[in-house]
Amino acid sequence: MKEKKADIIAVAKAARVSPSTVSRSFNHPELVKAATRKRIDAAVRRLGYIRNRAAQTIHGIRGGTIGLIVPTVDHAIFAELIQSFSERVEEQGFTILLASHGYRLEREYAIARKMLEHRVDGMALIGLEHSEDTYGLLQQQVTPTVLLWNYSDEAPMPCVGSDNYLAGRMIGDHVARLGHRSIAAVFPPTSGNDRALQRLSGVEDALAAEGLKIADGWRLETPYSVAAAKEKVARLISLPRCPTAIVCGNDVLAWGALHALRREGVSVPQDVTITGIGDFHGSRDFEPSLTTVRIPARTIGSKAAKLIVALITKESGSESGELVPPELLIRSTSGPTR
Amino acid sequence: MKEKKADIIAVAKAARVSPSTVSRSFNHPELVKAATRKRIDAAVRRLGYIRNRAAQTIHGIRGGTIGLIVPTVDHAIFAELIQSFSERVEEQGFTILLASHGYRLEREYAIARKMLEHRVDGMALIGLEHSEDTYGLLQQQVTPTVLLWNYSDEAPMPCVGSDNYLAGRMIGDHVARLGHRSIAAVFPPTSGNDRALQRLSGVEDALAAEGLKIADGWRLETPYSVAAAKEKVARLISLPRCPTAIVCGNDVLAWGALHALRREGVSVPQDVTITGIGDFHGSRDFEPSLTTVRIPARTIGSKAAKLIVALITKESGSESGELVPPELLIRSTSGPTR
DNA sequence: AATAGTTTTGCAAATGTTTTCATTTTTTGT
DNA sequence: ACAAAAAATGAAAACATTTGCAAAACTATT
Repeated sequence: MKEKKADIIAVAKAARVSPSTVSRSFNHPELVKAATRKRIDAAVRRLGYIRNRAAQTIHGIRGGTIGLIVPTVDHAIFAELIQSFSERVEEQGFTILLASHGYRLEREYAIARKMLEHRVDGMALIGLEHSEDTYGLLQQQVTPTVLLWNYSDEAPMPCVGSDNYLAGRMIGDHVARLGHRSIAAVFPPTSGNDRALQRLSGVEDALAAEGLKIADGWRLETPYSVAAAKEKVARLISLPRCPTAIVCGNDVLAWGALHALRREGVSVPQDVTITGIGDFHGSRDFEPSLTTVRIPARTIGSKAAKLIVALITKESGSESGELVPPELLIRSTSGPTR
Repeated sequence: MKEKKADIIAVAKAARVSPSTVSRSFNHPELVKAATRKRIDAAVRRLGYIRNRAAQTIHGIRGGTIGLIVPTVDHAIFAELIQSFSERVEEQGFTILLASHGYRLEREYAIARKMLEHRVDGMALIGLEHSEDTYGLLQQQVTPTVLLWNYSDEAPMPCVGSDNYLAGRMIGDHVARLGHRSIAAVFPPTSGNDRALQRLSGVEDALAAEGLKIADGWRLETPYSVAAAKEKVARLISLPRCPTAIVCGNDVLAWGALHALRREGVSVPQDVTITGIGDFHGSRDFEPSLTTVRIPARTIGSKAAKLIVALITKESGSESGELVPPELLIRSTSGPTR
């Protein structure tokens, strides 16, 4: 029972060969005779031996892990991204080392460092906004890195993502063209969150182009939660003067807004137009279905996975990242002003 | 530029001490003179040295990683669980090695093996249903393991979770007591998913206790998606004979059902009662707010985190897991039959 | 049956750290 | 200023593997 985990030497003894041969039988099976290999496999099974990756990694062999740092797992949208990224990366034999920093960029640095200590083969971060230290660290170490979710030509590292500014712009345009003049916005705090900031700027610029702006007091700030958005929007529309369109920073916020309006008996889109950004699972099937801008999370995840693996295995080509364009989806929550 | 990553020896040279001292300065700082430590730190910074955990792990030192295997990340409910688990575990200095098996139990075995190769300090799996091989593997290795999400006294390993059978039972009771006799159910496939199976059994048993059962053809099977549930439910209620209550296997499915009814102009709960299980983010704020059974994901995540860390660090006590009870939440989507 | 060629195996060094034990340096008490 | 005790450091062995090189064991060719 207590016979301290089997190592390669134990296996070698059991199979009556040298440790070198056992090692080879794992890493270069074609170099060892079939009969010997069979003997070794039997010994492995008998002893319940499991290779020690740590001991390999020491020899500069890839450990097969990729570090992924996200702000939080608990958002529809990151969940989707993480899932597709990890699926693709697993297909190629890698495993993900995951950590979340809760929108605190200093935590991100600490986590990145720790992952580097584990000698991950590659790293993936969300967004383009990171501390100087983090960038410095990643650049100094040789570890291949990709930036997910946001794309920019000027990014200091390969990135694959969408254009959040453009997404904001699209939705802003759409709302302005519909003839709305009294427009409110519900967005999360923008510090340490370049995605949100860019979306908001996009919206503002689009409105400005039509001579419009979001009135003071109509710029609501809430965390990413249905409850918070519902609450704020409910309060907003119970006021005497009230907007004809509410632009939300993402779909979750829009769902909250929709529920608020429903409760207050305001009809959408007849009385008020609501828009989201993201096109999360469920937005299409919401009743009424949500007008939003699609940021293709799954596509981003799998392209990023492909890229990081290519970077790690030093395949040439496609090393520069990729822009996955956002797409305006006009559905049933937006309409012209009466 | 190309000067091959600094190792502990390089640091030692730069700081004019022996490697032993450098190592000590990291692991037992109190044993080295403050001045020396300062010199070492400077050298570390200058060389951009990052410790190699793999080389430590070889000495039987904990690597600080915990393997977490989930069916998928991309579900409201697992996302919540993963987030709280990883938060708690990170607080204690551990990092998560995450992988998903997509409800394929053989994949799970392969992943578990790989994580063991990485010499994770502990493992966490979802649910109690795993292949013989997986159980065998985990039992044979010494690696501490916890089972998340489901609780059972007879589980072969410590588990922290809720009682999914009871959850089903609660919701079944509730619906039956309301006087419903024509009851439909929307559940995901139950193979390889003990949570779903138990919920369904709970519902069926509760109904049976009142002499009720789910009619043939009213047992809808769909994947976990709003779209799929909406589709199926829409078709169901357009039939001439139609149920007065629809019990859903989880909240996402219930949302789909709710949207379907809304589209078809059926009022909830006057015409049809809808129930979920899970109490995901957003269910309380849905309009109308969803009657469901709360499975406290965050609580489970953080209790499990505490447990696995205790197991790893061999703290005694609380080694047996914990049952986190489900809670019936009667909100606005359920009501008596007319 | 002997030689050359090929395939298979083992030896020993290397990998980047930690740790035990011994040695050197510093501090303390007189 | 000196011995004894305490603190700080270093040398070398250990950890679980991989790998370059050489030796051994087979095959094929004559």
